[in-house]
Order: sequence, then structure tokens, then C-alpha cells
Amino acid sequence: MADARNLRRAPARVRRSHAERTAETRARILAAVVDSIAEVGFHRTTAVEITRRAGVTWGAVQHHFGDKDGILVAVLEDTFGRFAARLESVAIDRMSLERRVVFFVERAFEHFTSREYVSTFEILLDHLRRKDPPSPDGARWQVQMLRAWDRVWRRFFGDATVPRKRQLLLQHYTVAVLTGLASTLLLEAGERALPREELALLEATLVRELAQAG
Amino acid sequence: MADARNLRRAPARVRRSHAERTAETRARILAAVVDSIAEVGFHRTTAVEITRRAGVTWGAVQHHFGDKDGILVAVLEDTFGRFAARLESVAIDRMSLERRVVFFVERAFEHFTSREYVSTFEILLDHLRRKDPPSPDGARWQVQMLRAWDRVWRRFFGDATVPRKRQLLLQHYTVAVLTGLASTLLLEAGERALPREELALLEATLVRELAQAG
DNA sequence: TCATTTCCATAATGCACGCAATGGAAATGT
DNA sequence: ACATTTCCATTGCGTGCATTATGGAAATGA
Repeated sequence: MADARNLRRAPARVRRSHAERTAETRARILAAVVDSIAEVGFHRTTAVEITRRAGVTWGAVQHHFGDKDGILVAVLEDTFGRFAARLESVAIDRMSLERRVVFFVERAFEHFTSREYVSTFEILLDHLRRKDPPSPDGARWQVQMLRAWDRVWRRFFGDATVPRKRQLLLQHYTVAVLTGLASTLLLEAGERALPREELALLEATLVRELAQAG
Repeated sequence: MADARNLRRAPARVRRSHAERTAETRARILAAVVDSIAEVGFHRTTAVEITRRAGVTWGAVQHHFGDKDGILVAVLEDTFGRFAARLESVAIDRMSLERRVVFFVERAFEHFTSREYVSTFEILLDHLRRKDPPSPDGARWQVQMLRAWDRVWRRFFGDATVPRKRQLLLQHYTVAVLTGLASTLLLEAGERALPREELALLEATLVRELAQAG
């Protein structure tokens, strides 16, 4: 499912298969939701706002996702899938530990400051505090995400001579630092330069920790 | 303004001054907003939800805060004021650097996982993404908060022989780590044990950084 | 070609939301 | 004591929200 963010409505009256139509419409709607949440926030991401951005009507949303909850869950699934795929397709040739750390931190930070993550964050924030916990427990996503992170982490740092338990801690710590940096950046209103020095401090910590023998 | 969270409606028909009434009602409403956001989330914190929790009607809110935006801003002001006061009243006698770091991290983490902070976080998250930026710019709060943090930081670590610039970096980093830990904790659904080891790693980093000469 | 299914726009409905308006009880102050 | 002000409950309103219902155009497949 390609990124359809900048697509405008097709010139109309083009013969396309159902599969094509469905793919584009779904992508367009999902992108609209992500953009809307990232720009105007979750609770202003209303039905009409979504349809306006997507250039479709609510009928389309209704057909593809059922109701609003359906889209939100779909955004979670789609974003997570894309994210996991991107993470696991990273070419990890023989780098030094330092370079791997830098590379990893860079990628991860990029992710946590992305619109996609911001959106999922707000969606989850809202979902896990409803009286009516839906069938797939909201906290499940967090678990899946951490698993995916863990796979990537092991590919990057699996050879470190540090106890597994310690590695999990470092992993959790890293995620915390990065999401924290991302959120402060977010609250500081809009896009600011990336916090190089803070990231450097994190990288130094990781290198030191991973280098030492278990 | 005392914490009125667990207060129930007074037995009615008690003679009280206007000042007393106002103080209690305001406190009750503010507490209701904080609790509501922390428990059911920002966008389910509706007018009736607030009045229900506070045990008052909308008329009271209207009288004391004007409109909904008024309460939210009031929550920001009140929470921040309380927080700053608490921070600056900490007795900082002669402790070792290690103990000061532990103490500081502990306090700060406590703050970032508090209901008050979660509430202000969500309020700010929503406010700074509206088309109509109100008179006091939303990002102003963040600045004020960081100033308050800075004052406390200097009281704790002002004697460190580390360049000021580096200290600001460490400060920012610390806030990021703590908010990050708090938010992952939040997303992991409900109250979990506090992440001792992650905090320990942060403390170790701070001690190492602050101990070295400029 | 024609029936069926998929896809989606249009229109209508019901509801919850924030808010304004009003009035009255309680406190104030003169 | 009485006018004034403060405090807050009640009521009602307009709007925007999510959602349903319906119909028709386009694609499918026989």
C-alpha cells in the first residue's frame, strides 16, 4: 500500500479495477487520518475533516472501514506494519559498534518523530482509556511493537557480550529517551532542529554499555 | 488551594464566606478536570463529565472560569504553580552528588508520572495545534516550566564544574528520559512498578557527567 | 449481454456537546 | 434592615458530530 499523501483526485472516468480503486481509496483515507491527527490533533480529527482531506465522502469510509473506530484501528495496523517492514529491511552489514549505534539511534529517532508515530500515539492514548475495551486489547499493540523493536535490536546488537536482561533494559531505556525527546520537541511547538547533543549522549551511553563484557 | 479531590458535597446549609465557597468550588472543579483527563482522556472530558465529578453544575464552572477553555487554562496555571512551589521548597542540605542526583531524579519522575502532568500534557497537546492561537501563546507554558526546572536544577547542581551549556543539555536530556519513561509506562496500560533500573542508568549518567571537570 | 457484486456519493437522523440566559439563594456592606 | 453583589442551579438552544439508509455507477463474471 503505497503512500498516497500527495495524490489528488484522479481526472475521473478512468477505467480501473476494483483492486486498484480499493487500494488507492484506502491509502488515501489512512493518510488523511494520519495527517489530520498530526496537524490538528486527535479530537479535531473528525469525520468531515477526514473526508475533506481524503477527497472522498463518508460513504467510502463506511464501505472500507465500517465506522470511525474501524479507521483508527486500521491506521494502527497499517502504520505498524509499514514501520516493522521498514525496520527489518535495514541492511546491516559489518559495521563497528559505534556506527551501528549511531545508525540505530538515528533511524529510531526518525521514527518516533514521524507523523505516523505521533498519530498512533494519540490513538492509543485515547483507546486504552475507554470503559469498553474492545476485543483486541489496546495494550496489545505496544507489546507487538516492542517485539518488533526487539528483533531489530538483536540484529543490530545481538553479538554484544551483555546479558540479555541488561540488553532489554537498554532497549527500553533507548525507546524512552527517544520518545521523550520527540514529545518535548512536539510540545515545543512545531519542527525544531534535531537534538544532536542529546542523541550523542544517548549514543555514548549505549556504546559504553554494549561494549562492556557480561 | 487545598486538594479537594475526595471531598463530597457539604451537608448543605452551612454558613460559609464567599472566599471559602469560591476556593472550594474552584478546587473541586480543577481536581475534577485533572482526574477526568487522567482517567478517561482529554476528549472524553466533557462538560457534563466535569460537573458530574465535581458535584456542581455548569453554572458554577461558567461563573468561575467562563468557558471550557477557561478551565483548561486554569488547570495549566494551577498545576504549574503547585508544581513549581513544590519543587522550590525542597530542602537541599549538604548531600553528596550521588544522593542529590537520586533525590532529584526521584522527585522529577514522580512529577512526570503524576495525574497533574498527564493532564497538562494532554491539554497542551491539544492547545498548541489549534488554528486560533490564543493570547498567551501555548508554547509559553513549556518555557516557563523549563525555567522553573532550571532554577531547581541550579539549586541542586549549581556547584558542578561543568560548563553551563553542558548542564542545560543534561537537564533537557533528563527531562526527556523521564517523560519518555512516563509515557511508555502510560501506554503500557495502567500503573506498573516504577522502572528502577532505567532510572538507575539515568542517575549513573548524570553522576558521571556532573562529576567531571569543565 | 446481463445479473451480481463492489464501490462510494447523497441525504437524513439522532444525539451530545458547549454555551447563553435567567433567576434565585446566599453573602456582603452600609 | 435592605440594597447590592457574589455564587451557582435550571433551562433551553444551535451546532457539529458519528452514523444509518438508500440509490446508483462502475466493475465483475457468467
